[in-house]
Amino acid sequence: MSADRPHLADVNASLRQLMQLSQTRSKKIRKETGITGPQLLAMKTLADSPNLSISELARRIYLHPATVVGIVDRLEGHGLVERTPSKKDRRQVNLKLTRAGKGALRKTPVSAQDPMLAGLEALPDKKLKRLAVNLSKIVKVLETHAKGPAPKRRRGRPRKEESLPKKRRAGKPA
Amino acid sequence: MSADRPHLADVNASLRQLMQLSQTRSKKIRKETGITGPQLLAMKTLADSPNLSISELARRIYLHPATVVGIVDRLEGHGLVERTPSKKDRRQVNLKLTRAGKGALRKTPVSAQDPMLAGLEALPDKKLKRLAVNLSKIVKVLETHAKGPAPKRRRGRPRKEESLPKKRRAGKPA
DNA sequence: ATTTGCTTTTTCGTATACAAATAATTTGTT
DNA sequence: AACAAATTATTTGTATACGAAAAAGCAAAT
Repeated sequence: MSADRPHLADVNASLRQLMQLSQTRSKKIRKETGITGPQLLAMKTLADSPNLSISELARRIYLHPATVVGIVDRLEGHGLVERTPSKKDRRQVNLKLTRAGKGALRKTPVSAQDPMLAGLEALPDKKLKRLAVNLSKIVKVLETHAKGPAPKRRRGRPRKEESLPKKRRAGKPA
Repeated sequence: MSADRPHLADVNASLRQLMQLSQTRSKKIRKETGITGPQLLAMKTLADSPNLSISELARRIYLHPATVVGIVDRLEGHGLVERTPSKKDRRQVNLKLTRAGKGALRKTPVSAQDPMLAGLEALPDKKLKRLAVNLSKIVKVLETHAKGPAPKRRRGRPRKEESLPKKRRAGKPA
């Protein structure tokens, strides 16, 4: 195959496996707790910082807002998270854990609190720290070369277009 | 929250960023070449080893056969890959790159040959090697704990598993 | 030969994940 | 105030990704 550099393939395989493991782990958690990895992460973040908006939550868990909408939809469907319209900005919604959500989070085994963390808890602190440092280095390298995600260029020029009277805005009846 | 260990959160954030970067990278490749990361990986594998079956291809790229079916469907839809029924076993199909597929693969810039590799090519060999070693260590740790970290012995009858209540929301009716 | 059991591909359902488009609102400019 | 630009949440469309089960074929046992 590629007459690439010697270790490029190794790195790539490792990264692939890493992601594969995360996927598998997520499925397992779902079977055990009924909640998926990303959902759990969202709940944990909301437990730490209530009343986040969709965008802010998305930023904190490194996901696209559109993805977070789906995750929150499902969590809300299960009665674990609640949307409330924001008073300050009527475009925004405030996300909060419901009582059931907090309870579910409390009941979740620590080993399942995050997709990849189960295997790491057994590590001694020294190794863990080294791992954290190494990983963040890797990420930094890849990030710089991937043209940082910061310059979020908005180009949504409002357009005049008739469409279906479909609207679901912040104020939810439910 | 994961305030129990100091570096656990860092590691987790890095891993998440890693996966998010891969996703972003894949999308960018798609915009440039019209082919996504997984599709590219499948094509590369078929270029190396023609006439693979779905299962075998799935094994080689660490994916579920059901996932590979979709990937091959799309590649075939673009005329890049061809399914031919196997003579030996009429259940199987043989996968091959078409002429167009080979051409497309040849035209793909090396820097896009894999989702995460673009940023790594600029690294000197020493760093790259260290990175490879570190990564494979990480993977190994996570892998072991993902395989059988729970020596929980269960006595008695296996429980019938129960899925949780699902709620419908506006979806697309195909 | 029929049954039983396994493998292989496919289909279905669910859940990420992102880009682009849209709707509603807020902010800034004139 | 009126108009333009930027923001926010959502919808739509496409592509992974997996598990479960259907559909078809193969192989060994009875």
